[in-house]
Amino acid sequence: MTRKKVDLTYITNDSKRKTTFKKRKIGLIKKMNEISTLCGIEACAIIYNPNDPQPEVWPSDAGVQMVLSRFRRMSELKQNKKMLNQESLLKQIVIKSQEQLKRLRSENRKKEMSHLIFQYLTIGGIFDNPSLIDLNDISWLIDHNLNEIEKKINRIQIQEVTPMIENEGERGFMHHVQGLESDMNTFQRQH
Amino acid sequence: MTRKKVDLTYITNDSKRKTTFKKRKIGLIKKMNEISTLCGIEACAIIYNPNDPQPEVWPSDAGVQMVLSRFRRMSELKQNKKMLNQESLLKQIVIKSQEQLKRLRSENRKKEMSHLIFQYLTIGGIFDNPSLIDLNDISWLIDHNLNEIEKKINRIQIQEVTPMIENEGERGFMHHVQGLESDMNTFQRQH
DNA sequence: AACTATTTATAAGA
DNA sequence: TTCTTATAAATAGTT
Repeated sequence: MTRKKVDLTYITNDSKRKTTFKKRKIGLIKKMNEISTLCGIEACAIIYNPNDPQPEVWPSDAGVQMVLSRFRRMSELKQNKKMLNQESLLKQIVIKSQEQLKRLRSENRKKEMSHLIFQYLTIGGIFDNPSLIDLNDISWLIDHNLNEIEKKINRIQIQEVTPMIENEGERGFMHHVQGLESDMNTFQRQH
Repeated sequence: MTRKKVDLTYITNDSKRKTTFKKRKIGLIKKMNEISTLCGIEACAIIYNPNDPQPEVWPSDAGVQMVLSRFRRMSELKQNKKMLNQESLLKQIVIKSQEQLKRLRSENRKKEMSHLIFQYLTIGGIFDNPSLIDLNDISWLIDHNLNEIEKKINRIQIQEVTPMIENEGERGFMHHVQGLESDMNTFQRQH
């Protein structure tokens, strides 16, 4: 029979503590049930037993998961004002990576074509996988290169008008290639 | 004064339900405190109030987070036998994406070089960003291409030994290029 | 918010 | 362990 008010300190006696735990756990879960029934609210409890890695969970595992996800969502909302939690951070990384991948794939496609054309025109490389390329793409590439050439020519023509140019050799293509060679030399010097 | 045993059904009267909730919530949290003090255990409770998006949480937010992380970890362990949870799935996607990125970057580098050399050798393209390339890489690329050529030559030499070849034209480079042209035609027909 | 009659929970004993 | 029971604790209804 309960003689004295409970002394609210850790019960050192093992068996006493164990029985108290058992009883109070039942009471607690009962109370949980009651409050959520009477008041129509969501609640959950997780009670660890040091002798059991599996915690006591109320209502069901699924029910706890539901409340938890709600709690986490709200918790995240609070946190997100300051920093991204790991999960959304990971999501961001995934999205960025995938965007980057997309960009690289597109770049790769163009370079693949240049590569193939280069092989074809210079050392007679092999069109091993023609399925990779599309004539429209090749057309685009050629147009693009023509555009680049046009731009370069324009630049050269502008240079011709300016007075401070040292090397005033022939005009057009060979002049252009010479310019490139000097670029190449600069590049080698840099390394 | 308590007259009758509580009827364990939802309290429809709003103010009654509200006061009952208030009282019982205090009782519940008190009991929580007691069991964890007396028995030295970890426990947590989350109680939602429909009138407040912020749930009542015990012990502290941080305490709940700790118990939750423990619960989640265990829960995940259980789930992971069947399937990966979202977080580890995301991690996997990140790792895969990054590996793929690495591969694409390396490919891109090679193709970049081919592209630049192609421009240089054929239409006098522009070495706009020499910083992107490295002479060692160019050396590697040339070696690689020479290797490809060698392989092709070997293949052609083997073909010459077999009797069923239709086009027995000149040997060496031009023959090789002709073969490529017919490849190209095949490719165009496919589109 | 405070009170209190009564129910409910539970510590200790059987 | 489970059951019992005296008493502490919680709380429904009231003020």
